Amino acid sequence: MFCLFLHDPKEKGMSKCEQCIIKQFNSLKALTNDELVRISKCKTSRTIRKGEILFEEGENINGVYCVKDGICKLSKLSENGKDQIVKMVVKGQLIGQRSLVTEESSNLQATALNDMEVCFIPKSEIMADLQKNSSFSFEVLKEMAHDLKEADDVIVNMAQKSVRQRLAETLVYIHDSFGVNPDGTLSVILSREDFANIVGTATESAIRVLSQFKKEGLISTTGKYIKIENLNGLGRVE
Amino acid sequence: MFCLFLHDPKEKGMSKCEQCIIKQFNSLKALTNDELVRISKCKTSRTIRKGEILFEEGENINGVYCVKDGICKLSKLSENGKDQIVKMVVKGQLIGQRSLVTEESSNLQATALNDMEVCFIPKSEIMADLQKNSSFSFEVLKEMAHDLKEADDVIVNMAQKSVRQRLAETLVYIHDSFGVNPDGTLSVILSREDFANIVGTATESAIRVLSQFKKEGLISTTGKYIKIENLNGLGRVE
DNA sequence: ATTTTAATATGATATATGTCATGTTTTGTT
DNA sequence: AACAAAACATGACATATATCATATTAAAAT
Repeated sequence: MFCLFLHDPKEKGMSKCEQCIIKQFNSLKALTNDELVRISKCKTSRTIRKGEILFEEGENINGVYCVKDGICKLSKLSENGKDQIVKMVVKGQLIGQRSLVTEESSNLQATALNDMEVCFIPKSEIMADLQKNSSFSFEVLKEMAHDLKEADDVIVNMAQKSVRQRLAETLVYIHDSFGVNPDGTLSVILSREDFANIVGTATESAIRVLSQFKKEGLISTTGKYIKIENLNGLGRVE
Repeated sequence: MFCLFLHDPKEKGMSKCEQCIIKQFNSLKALTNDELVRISKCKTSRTIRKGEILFEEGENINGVYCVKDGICKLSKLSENGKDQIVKMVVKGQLIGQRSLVTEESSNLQATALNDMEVCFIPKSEIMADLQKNSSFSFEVLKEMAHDLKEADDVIVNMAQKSVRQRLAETLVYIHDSFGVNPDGTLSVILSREDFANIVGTATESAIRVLSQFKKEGLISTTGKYIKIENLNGLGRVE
């Protein structure tokens, strides 16, 4: 497929995919060098500020995003007006594979939780690889299978556990999956509203439960910075 | 890969994959005739009685099941001892693709909701096709992408909607996806406990809400048979 | 620096849902 | 047919969580 995008080598972040370290963390690693060179010529880089929307629910994203830096949330608007956060995506991960495969518009909205650097690979360019390069499509398949398992787990938690348990598990999940800053605080910074939208509860409830955790010595907080003081304790929350 | 399974042509249900109509409804339709002939020689047929377990959570299923007849539920045991139903699988669908891809044991349990006829295709036989035949793997990818979208929707519903709404939507979903008997009753017969385990509520609550729906004229019931009397009304339940 | 706005916090109360108890009906078994 | 065992149904009550109100604090804007 012929590349329609002009690329200015001076454009910020216009580095080469084949030399990019980020791809090691996602299914793009399964592409051949030739494929990467071709994609590199076509991709565009983009900076998204904290709070900005990468794409909206129902939008045709027409490609995949590779997150070079930063974190974003994938959420879906419920009929009651609340945004349910379904997944968080960090540096190294891809966004938009599902829509690529199904040829549908996105079922989720992506919003930056802090400043992000992303590369956009147009569908026209990567679709052929997905259909020809079977080790690439197998990698995508593996990631999707992993996401599906995680989604199943979330369903069970939503259905069977209390807000307190879900929030405790969310904190542990963020700790284990996204790590901590040098001072021990969680590296992913979320508002109380975000926590509520992950757990599926009212913002006031999320605030209350976090205050309880603080009183119980399970966590400590300094503004939005949260430090887990008792990881095992959080895991045992009933 | 050499087939280790003996096959007795007299064995019940030992029909040929390449002639089987069922495959049209799932990703096996993307296999070539040669591939189907090879798989057919290796597959085994099995009858599962209502209530029997096809495989358990944590079990290595080592292959995929193709549902020739009947319906089963895929569920996951929560720590509180309740079984959360994550998905229902009917005639024509495959079970076990996810575990095939990830090489993990199953994260779900499969239990027959009525008598079933299934074919089992061993992993050793189909794995190579998944890696070589890209149109097959693309079909599996599409199914997985679809499941993932549905799972996202379930998460949002679980998090943001009332038991009443979730149960109403479940009834509509079963109606639309699995159809009705000649007399208009839902073709999928579930116990009140199953409904509770789909919706993620107590069995008593599911019973109560169904009774309410009945009083409100949204449904009518004769034992386990449920007939939707007002489909639009169910959709408008608050 | 000051003002405005948004985020966090907490109390009071309403409501949905869970739990326990108990009775009835249906289904399966001898 | 008689019995046992599930499944279904419904009441009474407990509890978790939502909602509304109102401070307080932190962040952004001028």
